[in-house]
Amino acid sequence: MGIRERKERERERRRQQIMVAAKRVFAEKGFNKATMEDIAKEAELSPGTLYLYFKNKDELYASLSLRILQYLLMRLEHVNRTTSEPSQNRIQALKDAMYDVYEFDPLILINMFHLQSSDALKNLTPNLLNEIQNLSRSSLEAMAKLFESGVKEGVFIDKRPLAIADITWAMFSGVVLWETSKKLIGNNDNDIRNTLEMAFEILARGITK
Amino acid sequence: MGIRERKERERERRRQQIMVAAKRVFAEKGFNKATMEDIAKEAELSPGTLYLYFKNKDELYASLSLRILQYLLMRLEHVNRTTSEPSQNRIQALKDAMYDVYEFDPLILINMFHLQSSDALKNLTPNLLNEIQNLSRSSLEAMAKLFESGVKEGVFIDKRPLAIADITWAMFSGVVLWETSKKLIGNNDNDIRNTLEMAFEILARGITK
Amino acid sequence: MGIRERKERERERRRQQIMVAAKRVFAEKGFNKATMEDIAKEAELSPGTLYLYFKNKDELYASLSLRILQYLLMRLEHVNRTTSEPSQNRIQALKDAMYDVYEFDPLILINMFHLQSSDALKNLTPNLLNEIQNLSRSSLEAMAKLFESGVKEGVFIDKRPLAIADITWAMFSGVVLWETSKKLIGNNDNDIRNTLEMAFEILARGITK
Amino acid sequence: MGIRERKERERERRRQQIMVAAKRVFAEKGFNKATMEDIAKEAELSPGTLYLYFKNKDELYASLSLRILQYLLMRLEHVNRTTSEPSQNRIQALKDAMYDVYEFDPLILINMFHLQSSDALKNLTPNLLNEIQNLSRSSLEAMAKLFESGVKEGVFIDKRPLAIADITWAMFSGVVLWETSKKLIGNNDNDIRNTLEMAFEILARGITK
DNA sequence: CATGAATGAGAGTTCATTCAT
DNA sequence: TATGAATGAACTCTCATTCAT
Repeated sequence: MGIRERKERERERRRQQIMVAAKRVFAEKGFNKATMEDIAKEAELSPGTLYLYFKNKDELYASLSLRILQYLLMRLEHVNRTTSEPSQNRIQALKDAMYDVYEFDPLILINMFHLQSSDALKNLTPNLLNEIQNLSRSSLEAMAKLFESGVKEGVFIDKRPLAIADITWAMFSGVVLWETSKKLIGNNDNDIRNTLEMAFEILARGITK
Repeated sequence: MGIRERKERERERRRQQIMVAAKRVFAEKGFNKATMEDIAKEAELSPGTLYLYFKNKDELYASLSLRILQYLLMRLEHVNRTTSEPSQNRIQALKDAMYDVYEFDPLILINMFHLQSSDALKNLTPNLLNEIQNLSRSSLEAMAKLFESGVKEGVFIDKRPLAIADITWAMFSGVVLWETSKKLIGNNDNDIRNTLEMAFEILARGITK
Repeated sequence: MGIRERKERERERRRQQIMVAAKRVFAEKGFNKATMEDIAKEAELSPGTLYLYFKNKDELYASLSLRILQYLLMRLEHVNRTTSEPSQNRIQALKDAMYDVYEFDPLILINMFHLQSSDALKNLTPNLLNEIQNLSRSSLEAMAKLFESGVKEGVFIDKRPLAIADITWAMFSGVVLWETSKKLIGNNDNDIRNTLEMAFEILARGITK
Repeated sequence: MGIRERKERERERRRQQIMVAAKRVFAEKGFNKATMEDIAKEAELSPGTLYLYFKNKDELYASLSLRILQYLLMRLEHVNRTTSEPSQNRIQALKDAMYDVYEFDPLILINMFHLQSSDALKNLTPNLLNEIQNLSRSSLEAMAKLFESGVKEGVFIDKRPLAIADITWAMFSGVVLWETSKKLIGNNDNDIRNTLEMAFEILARGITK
């Protein structure tokens, strides 16, 4: 009934509230130095409450990734549905999608890249880990689909679309991390937008026959 | 006198001994879960001794990066000295160099990518931070140099060589991290060697007119 | 509401409970050898809990002084209010007050004398340091007030009352420390009560014309 | 033979060198925060060497007191030998002696007052503890002797000279500690010289019939 | 569902002391 | 005698997590 749904909705809203707070705190202090109490304060809740919505700190951390992965997948599927040939257009659309994902929440995106191959990954609920894996795979597949027709038609080089997707994703994450790193260190003369633009230009040329 | 040099050498050896142990422990447990006592045990030393050679845990962690950055720079300069035109050859040599760096010590390399844009970066001795920055910059410049003549001669697309270097470096780190991540998660059907090969192929095509 | 007041009261009670435990442990082992864990055990709490009520060990230590300084000030003000001329009576009353302070808690009193001119003083919250300074000053001033009329009337020697107060306080702390020291060393034939009595007798004679 | 004496002299010189360094470091950092390595550096020796001359940190600390106690005793005996009646003169001479002791080395003197009734006292070699006790007792007795004739002749009040000595010593230490404390806290408007002068004036009046 | 005081294991780090050279 | 690298026990303090209210 409606009452249950309302409860559900409220519960989800609370979760979001906590995740928003967590994101801010993680971004400001980094994962290790951020304490659950910090997050609780930021969310204007008590530490204990956090544990009603997230099993532990690692899960809270990982949950942040989930949201952006969902957004990524949605965005890629949208590109798949709406963008048609020629394949060059699709690469343009892909680039825009990736940049949208970056802009959707840079902090969370970087969090997610950090999560990959980190300690936290091992301590997750199998459930949560599965969700992340599935979303990742689906996203990669959606990306691969974008390259597929181009490969078939001989417009793109003759490689497995999924492999091209891997490289695209790697390049994207590499650019985001490296530019962020440069910003942190101080060489902030260059911005992500431009570098990403150029990276995709090279990618497009590189996979086009 | 010889006595002083010997001491110096022994001190350096100890440092290496600790770093080797640290690398193993960090790799096994991750930075946070690895304790100084773990590392001390692995190095067959007492916890206190570690602090005679490294100011604190962060510095020890960061020092690991230093070694591989030095190797990277050395390798790139070697390529610059020995590899001549045509420019395509240089990209091949660059690829080999990068893969060498990866193989030199995959764990440390990944550590280093993690260090970039992480908490630890802020707690370093200015001294150490400087060294890291300088090595990074020098490496990027060395890489840029490899592209320079190709750009001048019109073999490569008309972009700033340093920007191309940035993208190359981003792609490299992206591929290493993403493939490692896939391995961790379980989709270990693909290996880094191949992905890197393909990434460089695309890069080469992408920057060649 | 009452609920908040009750919380406040309970919090205060906890603080007291910790301070009582700390006093015992400090007295038994001395400041340095006493560990926070010792104190926690004595208070039947966990070490972490101590830090919910006191910022650190130094603050806990200093807080002990606060209580006795408050008692001292209260006692001196009471003397000021209730004891009238002749001035000799006031010295008697002062002596009784000081001895009361000593008996109120000898261990804490000695702690306090040790705190003065010790390392700990520099690490305190400005807040706490201020409170200590203010209480000290107020106490000295209250003491000075006791001598004031006597000086004005020419019964006492013509010195600044605050200077007389300083000497009185110095004499008091000197006697307490020195007698304690003798007790520790083993010459415990003499007791503080008698020495203090005699010291005040000499003081009274000394400042009376 | 002379050779042995020379060795002895050299050994003593080394001890002094260490004690001078220790005094400085203790004064600057306080007993707890001063490390043996600090002291070793100040003395331009290695930490290990310190242990060839002092059993441990506590003994080194306590040894500082020994020197000033020796000076005190010497100074008091000199007063006894050279200063004759009337008894008022003797008090003047005593005051000068005490102030000399203070000026001989304020830092060490304060160290010594702190040592009294502190943790360190319990961890000393019986030997060293004995020396300290003996010197203290002798000094008190020498002081008592100064009052003795005055008491006998009826110039001074009818109290045990040793008790008067106790009070004098207590007053002296109290003034030094309290004025130092005020200096540390910041109310350094008053200096020790004046306060001591006044304290002795009151004492003299107080014990004179 | 929410609280937040309490927990307590465990971390990083220090430093008095030792001992092979 | 002097060294100083190494020790390792012990410290203070933190913080993810729990649970009585």
